[in-house]
Amino acid sequence: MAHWLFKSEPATWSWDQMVAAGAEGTFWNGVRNHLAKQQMMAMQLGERGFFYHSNAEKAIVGIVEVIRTYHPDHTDPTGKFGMVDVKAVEPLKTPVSLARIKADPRLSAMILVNNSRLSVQPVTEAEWELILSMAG
DNA sequence: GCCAACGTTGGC
DNA sequence: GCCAACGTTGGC
Repeated sequence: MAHWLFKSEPATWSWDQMVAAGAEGTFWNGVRNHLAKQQMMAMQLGERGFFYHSNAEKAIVGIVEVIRTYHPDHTDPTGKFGMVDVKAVEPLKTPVSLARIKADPRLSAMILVNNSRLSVQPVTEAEWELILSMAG
């Protein structure tokens, strides 16, 4: 099973809103980047990803699960982009900040560190396990 | 099809 | 609020 990272500005869509959406989850719309689109197209039902707050907070705060695979994004007027649906699984006991990720040489290859602008990213198994352990 | 100009994102 | 990085647009 592959792992992922979803980035969101808390002002636009926060972890609290994600939790409030419950088991129904929500669609992850608004992605307008082909690389991010490719990640979403590769996602399988039941795969999990980190939920990252960008800007003010800059930390991984929770875990989400893919509950619907790639389908068209109705908010995209060009029809070129799609989205997946995700639901909140659980918060991290301790959010893992970007500063901690950057400070760990084992995480230096993370896309979050090297291409901070990509909004949907793959996460390797090793990175996934390491961040989970950092979160307690 | 190339590349310069521009807009957007996101860390600091 | 600034600026670097990156993607996209549009002229040629």
